[in-house]
Amino acid sequence: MKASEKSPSSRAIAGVEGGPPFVGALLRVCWRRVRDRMHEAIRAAGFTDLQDPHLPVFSYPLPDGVRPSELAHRIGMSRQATNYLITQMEALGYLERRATEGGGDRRLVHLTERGWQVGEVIFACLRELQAEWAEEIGRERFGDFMDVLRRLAAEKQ
Amino acid sequence: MKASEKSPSSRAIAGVEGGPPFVGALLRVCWRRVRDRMHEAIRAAGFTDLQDPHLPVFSYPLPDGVRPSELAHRIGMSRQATNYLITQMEALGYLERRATEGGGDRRLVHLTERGWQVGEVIFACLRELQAEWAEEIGRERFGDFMDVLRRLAAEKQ
DNA sequence: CTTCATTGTAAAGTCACTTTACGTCTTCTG
DNA sequence: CAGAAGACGTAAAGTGACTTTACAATGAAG
Repeated sequence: MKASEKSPSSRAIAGVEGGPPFVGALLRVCWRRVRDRMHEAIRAAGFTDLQDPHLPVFSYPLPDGVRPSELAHRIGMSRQATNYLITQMEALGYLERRATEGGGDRRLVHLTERGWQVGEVIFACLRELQAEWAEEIGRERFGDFMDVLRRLAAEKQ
Repeated sequence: MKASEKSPSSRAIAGVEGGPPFVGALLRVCWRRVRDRMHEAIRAAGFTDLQDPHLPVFSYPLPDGVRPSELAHRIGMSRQATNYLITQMEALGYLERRATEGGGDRRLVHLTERGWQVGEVIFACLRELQAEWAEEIGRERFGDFMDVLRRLAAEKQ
């Protein structure tokens, strides 16, 4: 290595309150941990055909009797992309589109029995994870952590 | 709404400690907020050609003088996908591959001046956001929040 | 009824990423 | 030192989630 070689990060980044790792990275890592856990639970329960993009569909509240556009809005995707998802998950047997009696061709999305089962696996998994974390961090402290999280998530704009 | 209409979720999900929204959803929302903020800052600073997939490259510590495979490992992608990213960002002028004298064809990834500028914009943005949050939540409480986050992120396995 | 926005969905295009492949370099072993 | 084995860099083709474009059908407003 020649003398002209600089240290890997030759430019310092101005000190950040609390320093790295930053909130962003920490949030991302934690969220990943949760997601991996959910994946694992789903796979362990035998629903091996569910892929990553399908998961948001099982966000609370579960999509039973909602219009495709409503579902699209909930999971923050375009109607088209959502329709793509729905078609796929209908083929896999997790969802179905059923017409409402008076509704012309307006069809609502419903969970099948299989879909409900996945929902239950996911929520059981989350319940367990939260209990574990509460245990590890301390019930009260974890409760406060959740409160802060809720507040930061709710913040308007 | 007709009388035949059921409530959207006809099947109840067993109560979860603290109830919904769950940790996963909260973490995701908060993380998104951070990411959107970073995007905004980057765009405002005029780096409008940077897209979503490019951002992880600017994680701390900034990739200056690292091997492609090292970078791949850091951002959790395959060597090939990372190489795809590097090629793109090199074309955009944020990175460059430079040979080390003795290293044969082993070339290291370096930030260009433009790349360093983005890094600074991002870290300034994060510093500002953390300060805002600390202000809003309360310095001490936010500090504890960060501690919990760090612990949950660090948890082995 | 006519007009206009909204909705559902289909079809084609895009692009991030994977899989496959291969040549080069490093390191281990005899 | 030679040869084998593994890691590394990168290119090329394939995959699939999503976007864009398009359009027919519905419902609402005038």
